[in-house]
Amino acid sequence: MRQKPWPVGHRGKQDGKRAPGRPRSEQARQAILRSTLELLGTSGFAGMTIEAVAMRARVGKTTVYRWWPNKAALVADAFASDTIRQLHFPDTGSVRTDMSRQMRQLIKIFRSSRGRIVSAILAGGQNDKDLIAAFRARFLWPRRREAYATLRRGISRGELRRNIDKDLLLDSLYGPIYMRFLIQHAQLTPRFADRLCALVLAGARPHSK
Amino acid sequence: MRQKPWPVGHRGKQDGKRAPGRPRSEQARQAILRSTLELLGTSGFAGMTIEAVAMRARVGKTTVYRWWPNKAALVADAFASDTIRQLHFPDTGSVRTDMSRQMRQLIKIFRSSRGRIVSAILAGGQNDKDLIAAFRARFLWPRRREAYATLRRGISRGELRRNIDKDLLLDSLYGPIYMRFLIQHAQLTPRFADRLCALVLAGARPHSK
DNA sequence: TTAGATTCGATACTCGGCGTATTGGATTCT
DNA sequence: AGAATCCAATACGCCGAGTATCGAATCTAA
Repeated sequence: MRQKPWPVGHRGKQDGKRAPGRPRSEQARQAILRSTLELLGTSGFAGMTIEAVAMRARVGKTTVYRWWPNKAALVADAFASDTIRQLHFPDTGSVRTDMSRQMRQLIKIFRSSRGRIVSAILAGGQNDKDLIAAFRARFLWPRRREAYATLRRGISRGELRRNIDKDLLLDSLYGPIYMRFLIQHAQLTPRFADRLCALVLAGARPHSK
Repeated sequence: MRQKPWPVGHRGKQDGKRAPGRPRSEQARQAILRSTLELLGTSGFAGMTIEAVAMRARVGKTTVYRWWPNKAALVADAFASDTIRQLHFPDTGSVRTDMSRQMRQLIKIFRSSRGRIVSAILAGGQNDKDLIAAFRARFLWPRRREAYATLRRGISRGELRRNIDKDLLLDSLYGPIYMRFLIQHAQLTPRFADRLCALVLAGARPHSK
């Protein structure tokens, strides 16, 4: 997000020219991002320290601060670099099945070590607008765009009302998952995804006068 | 939560006896809790400092640490002492109206300065089990118990299925509010409460074969 | 080969907040 | 009076954020 611009001259490989000077170490960059994710998973946003990241990446603390202005920017970039490749929406011919399966995948991630990273970002984001904005841009919106398509298919098949508010519907499906994830007042299980899906989609059918 | 035990001898007013020594200053205690809430509202959990709390309460830093072992315990106690007196459930004869009105009240609080306190606690709670447990015990469960009664009335009136899972239903109603509150990806308006209520409760009616 | 530009890791530094220790004085008991 | 406990003030050690500086390494251009 707030990462410093790539140094002048390092214009990527499509341009043969390069500026003078020692080039940025790609190895160091990747090691820093990897260490950030690891420490974020074990210590959370508040517990993670830049010094520990540098130590684990076998890199000078200076090198971290040369490229990222502060902890939040580093975390946002690390999270973005880890773009979770799973979490795609299937197309089974049934909205209920499509959504339910994807929600099960999300719950699985929330319950894994990656969940710790997400909770660290959401927590840190309450005190850092850039961080929560990075979460939305890199995680929420890309998946939501896919979800819109899934819902549109459901509408065209007559499984959902034509005039349904897609954002309202998606918040109703995912909000409860985020709530249980963050407040931890009840179990977050695959079965919960199914029952949640059944309840909410029942209210979104056509002719449900 | 993890507050130190009240000093031996300060047994409350039901017992006339008191231990020797200067009694704890009730005025200082209240000033500390009040300052904590104020600073929490303006600076968040991470930005709030104990020194600032002591300064604003015109109290020595030592006095804070004498009674609360750390920042999280202080914040949890301050939040508990502020038990929000509004947020009761009406009884209008319609589940939809009862829930919608209460959800509007919650949204109003989330959008006020108190919302900042709640988000600070939920954020800090991701790194502190005691803090999130305090939130559940002092805020979530008391209101949820009232909500159960509201739902039971709806069941007996035939507005809801007899076998409805109350926790699932309540999470479906409140989860989206918490999600929008924390992720801030969409407006959190009273109108949202109404439409959310309509969608979810439609899926909870009887005979919705 | 040399000069200039830039990155690297290492180290030392300042700053601020957390939490502890100490001290002198105030308050309330026996 | 004397003991016990609280109070505010102050000083302190510790740790991590972020800055400054250094010599060595790596690249381009001439």
